[in-house]
Amino acid sequence: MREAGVDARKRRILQAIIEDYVLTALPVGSRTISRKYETSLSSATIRNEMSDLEEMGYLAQPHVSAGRVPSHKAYRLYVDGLLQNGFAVNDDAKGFFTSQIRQMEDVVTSAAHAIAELTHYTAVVMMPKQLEQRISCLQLVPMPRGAALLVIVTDTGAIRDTVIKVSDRLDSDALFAISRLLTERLAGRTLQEVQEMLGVYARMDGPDARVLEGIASLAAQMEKQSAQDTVIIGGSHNILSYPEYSDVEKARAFLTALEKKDQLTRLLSHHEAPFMVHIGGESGIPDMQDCAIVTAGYQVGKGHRGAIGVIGPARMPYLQVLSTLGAVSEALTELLGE
Amino acid sequence: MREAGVDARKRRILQAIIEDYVLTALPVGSRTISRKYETSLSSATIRNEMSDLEEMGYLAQPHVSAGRVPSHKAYRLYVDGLLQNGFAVNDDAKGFFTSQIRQMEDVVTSAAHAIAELTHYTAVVMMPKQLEQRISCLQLVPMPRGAALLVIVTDTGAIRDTVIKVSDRLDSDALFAISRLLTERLAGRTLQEVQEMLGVYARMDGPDARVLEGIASLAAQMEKQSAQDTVIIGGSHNILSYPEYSDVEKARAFLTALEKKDQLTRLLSHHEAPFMVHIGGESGIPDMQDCAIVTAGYQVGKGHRGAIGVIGPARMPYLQVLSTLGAVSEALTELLGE
DNA sequence: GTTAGCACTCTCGCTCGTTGAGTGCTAACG
DNA sequence: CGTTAGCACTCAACGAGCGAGAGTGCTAAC
Repeated sequence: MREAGVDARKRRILQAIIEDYVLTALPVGSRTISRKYETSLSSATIRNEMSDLEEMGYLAQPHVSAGRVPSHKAYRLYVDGLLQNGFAVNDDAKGFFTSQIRQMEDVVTSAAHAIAELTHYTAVVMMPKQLEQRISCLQLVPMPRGAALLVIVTDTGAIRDTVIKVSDRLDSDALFAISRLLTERLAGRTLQEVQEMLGVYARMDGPDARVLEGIASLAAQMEKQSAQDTVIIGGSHNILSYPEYSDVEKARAFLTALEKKDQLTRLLSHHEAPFMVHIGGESGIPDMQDCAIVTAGYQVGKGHRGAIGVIGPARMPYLQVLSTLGAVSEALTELLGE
Repeated sequence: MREAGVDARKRRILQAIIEDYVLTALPVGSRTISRKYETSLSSATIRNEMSDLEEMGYLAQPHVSAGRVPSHKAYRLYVDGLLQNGFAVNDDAKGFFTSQIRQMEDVVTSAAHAIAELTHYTAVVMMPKQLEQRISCLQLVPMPRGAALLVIVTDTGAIRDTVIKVSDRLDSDALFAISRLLTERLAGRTLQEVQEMLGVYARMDGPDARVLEGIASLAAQMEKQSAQDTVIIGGSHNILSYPEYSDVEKARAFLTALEKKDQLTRLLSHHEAPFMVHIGGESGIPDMQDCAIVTAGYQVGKGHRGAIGVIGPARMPYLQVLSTLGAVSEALTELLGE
């Protein structure tokens, strides 16, 4: 056994192979490298190097007389290099949000669509959970026919509303008075506290029982929805463009796995570094064994963190994807920062 | 040339062929019919009848020694029969909504998902346009950090909100006073009128300019969104389950055509009869030449009409689909009726 | 260490029988 | 006259066999 190091030349060759394969999706041969990338070396030399790289586990041959295909280990090396050396974010991508932003949900969905559009991959965006939201304001807005719209706003700026029935004797002034009273009593409490308090009030069974009930159910809903991370998916059928998924069965398995968002949630919610790349089995999602999942974190307010990402075949232009994600993540951090 | 009528026996045979083909997606031969459906007739007799039916354009042969496949004309005949004879709605489907309904949008999306789930096809639901909505109430809800949530409610029960910045000197009482004033001035006006009126106010450039601006933009947005029919799509990748779309290219074309919702909108917005079935080219959508689109209308309030539907290969269990759509349409009419 | 040359391997695409399903036609039957 | 049995015929699907081409590993020379 000879030396086990990956010297600079091997690295260059490996990179060339990866980049060619990302472009063509075809096994790449020694001649291709010798002519297109390392013109100073002959194909025979490349062959020797490739043979070494194969032995080290960076390359694989679909069959003996085909070219080489980069292994997941190769992508890993390549990506680690990118992450270390850094890369420029793609500023074009930053202006891609057309806004029309209503609230967090809207930002997040439009981010998912933007990423999918920009990268032509499947995009995932995690909306971070917001523990311990405190009520900031409660308001009843009159609606036609004895109904009212109950709006709850929390200190983090989350808004949720629901339509409830109220006595039709209550005009807008009365509703405002109630709103005021409720806000006074409930402002500053966490969603959980509110639910507990209302459990007590509810027994009184006054004329406002329906209102209180509405608040309780809305608070419960908000808490449930905010206690768990939510993942939004965009461009799910972009995957069909790639030869890796020309097999319909595989495509279907992929799309079905996407539906079950819990696995993705698990992956995205433990997001630490600014960028992460899960190649192949590293993601732990069985139906995405051949996929790479590239993710970037973003900051929302103080302390809360979310993540955005892209899912596609392991053969992926990592540099480009990373720089796009970087840009969107920055835009998102800015947008949600305040 | 012999007689051109489709007698009862031909009809029965045709129906058998359709039903078998819907099940198997395989060309059906004379022997199959003779053994599984018309046991009193020999395969030779069936062959003669099939030959007639082919001449009349109801059947086609993929190649000379394959069985027969029903033509679009055959489906048309079959469906017309179903529509004339009537069918029972599938009551199981009616209870499928788990509610959690916030407002119209929610009803409509959950309907789309329910239909997709129930039929295993791609579901489309049209939210009808609502011309001439009149403002019923305007309300500013205080939010942290000098922001406010502006909520507009119309007489049809549509709700829209947006976050705007306001002077942070305005407390909840002040906001209520403004809300009251605005409601007084604007209630009963159409969205269009409101926009016109605000054009005048805006020139005054008072401290509330931002509020008025917010109202105007929200009204514009509501009007834009309600003036055109909106189509929601659910279960778009169900199509991948069908052998007709085992070709990825076809699947991709289909999904891309789905994205361009305008063609579907055109189809759904001219919905007259309670049920309609567009087979093959009848839909006028090029990328859905081999599809059938089954739609059902529903009633929302007085006069407004929407439509729900299912898109899949022309080979479709029409009876089942129609009865499911019937049920959902009824449920929807009930839910949105009041 | 690099390179030219060469034998070798294996996929891909092609052709060519073979098989089997299903038809159309004809002649016989009730 | 409608129905049926029988039979020849057609054609897709499948698999085997073959040649071409791409790409390799190895060896020997530079």
